[in-house]
Amino acid sequence: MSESDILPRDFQSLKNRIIERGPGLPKRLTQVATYALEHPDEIAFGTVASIAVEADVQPSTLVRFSQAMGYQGFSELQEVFRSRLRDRILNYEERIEQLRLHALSASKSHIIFQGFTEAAEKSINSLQEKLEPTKLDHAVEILSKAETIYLLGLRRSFPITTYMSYAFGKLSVRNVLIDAIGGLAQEELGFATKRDAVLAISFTPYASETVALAQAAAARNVPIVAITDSGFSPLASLAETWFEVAEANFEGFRSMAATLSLAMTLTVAVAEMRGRRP
Amino acid sequence: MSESDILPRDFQSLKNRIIERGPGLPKRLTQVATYALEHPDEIAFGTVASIAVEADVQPSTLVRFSQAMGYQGFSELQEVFRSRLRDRILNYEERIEQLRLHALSASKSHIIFQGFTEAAEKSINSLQEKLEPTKLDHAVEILSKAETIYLLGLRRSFPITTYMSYAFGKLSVRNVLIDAIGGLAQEELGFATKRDAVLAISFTPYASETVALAQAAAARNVPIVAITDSGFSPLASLAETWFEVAEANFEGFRSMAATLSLAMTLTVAVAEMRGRRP
DNA sequence: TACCAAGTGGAATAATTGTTCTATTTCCTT
DNA sequence: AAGGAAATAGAACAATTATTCCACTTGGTA
Repeated sequence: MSESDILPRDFQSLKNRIIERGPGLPKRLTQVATYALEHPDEIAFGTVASIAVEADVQPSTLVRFSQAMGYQGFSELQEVFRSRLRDRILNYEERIEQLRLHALSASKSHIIFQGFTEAAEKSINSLQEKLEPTKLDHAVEILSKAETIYLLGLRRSFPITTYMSYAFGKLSVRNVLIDAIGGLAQEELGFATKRDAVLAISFTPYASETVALAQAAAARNVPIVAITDSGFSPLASLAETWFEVAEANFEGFRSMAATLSLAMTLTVAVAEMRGRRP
Repeated sequence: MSESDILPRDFQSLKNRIIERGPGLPKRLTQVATYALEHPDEIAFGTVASIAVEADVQPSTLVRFSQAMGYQGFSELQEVFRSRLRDRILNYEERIEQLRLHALSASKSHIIFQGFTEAAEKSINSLQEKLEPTKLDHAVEILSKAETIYLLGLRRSFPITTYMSYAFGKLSVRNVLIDAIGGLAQEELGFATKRDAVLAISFTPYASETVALAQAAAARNVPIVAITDSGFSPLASLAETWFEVAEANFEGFRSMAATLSLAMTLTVAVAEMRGRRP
């Protein structure tokens, strides 16, 4: 009782109340509850009449619903839906513009910094939307079953494999970092068998050595998990499963934030699956 | 003319039109223009009467203003202000909640992924707020003047210096990556003089070798720029200028997104300052 | 089956809405 | 300083608003 007699003034608590009381409500009011949660913008901007049509109820039902939630009428409830929009943070374009305004007084190097952080955020967001959980699970499964994980990524991708090798080491997951030191890349990968696995990372222009090494491994039936930037990548066809990571760039320098997040995920997920976390 | 006869349907172009036509407008209409740009939320939610009071004009002035912008009446203009709010992305709390909802049905590995991307975004945002442009300029200046840039970062920081070495190479900036291969770290840094510079990166627990090498370089008056995580870091006192980067972590694994963004910034900014971009 | 309370639909209502219109004021040109 | 066009204020307007009310339907109990 302590909470239910306080009128929700912010959207979050109103939402909770709707979810809480909704199921016990009469048919038409439940209908409104569902509609309200699914189309909060309509409630915020619409009129009783327009919303009634959209939700397929009578205008009076909206008022009764509002009263069931504790408000005096629809307008009072609508105000809460509007406050939700008022509190919202800036959208992407507006944020960029605000950065630009700052940039007017800022230095050249600060503009570069903004460019890189912007690219990083974009890349991460895009991967968040695109990454398929099932693919992730599949990749983790392949890598978890491997006796030794071979980390293959040269040039631009080398920092990523370097990090993974460091983290795998910390987590006691046996791995070999192909660093191509002394030109011995082929020898480093030479011991890989089908009981192992290769994690191959490469982006356009695909380093020829990475592709050649991955092909050699694939020819010997070593399972390959790849991180690359498109289905046209030579790695995609070689891999058992592969991730498409589209990194945004600033002045031609691609971010690595998304790839790195994915790499960290694979590392920790594999370690967890093996149940060998220190 | 080609643009001015198209009715702005999104907020951005309407804003541009207001800015463009505003100054040439009559007194009361300019007053409305100013108010509209400063209180877009009021225009979106208010009524002609309420806005008129707030902006201290007559209701009819609002209609005349809308017509001056090319619309038939106030309602049409208001719709554009409303679309701005409709398009807004979720605020932080809502995003987290949506992630949580996904997480319910998602796999363990997907939860890890969400944790890492969240940590990356947090880290980047925090650095965006804290980074001082003057410090950035100072660091870029030091590194730009160096004949050779020595990149010092081992263990967890090694991926960062590896990336910088790769990028500097692409940009024709002379650099030496201290990779401590064959235990020759000291020898790699041995040639550094005060005409060069060291970029040292280390986080708790500060790798003892990194600290020792930085100290040795400082003793020989080699200028040091450091990236570390607090003023208590042994690198902070050695450095000519240093950056505090607080990386968020997920299950104890710190993100590297912010450090990487800063590293990319330094790399490109130094190359730009030298005017040697390819 | 009959009953009654709860729920619903839809018309009626008073208030408020955006817009239009006109008398008045303002500001520039001659 | 006088004239006239542009701009403004404010009242008047029809349309739309949220709300209320009441007759009707529904669904479960006696």
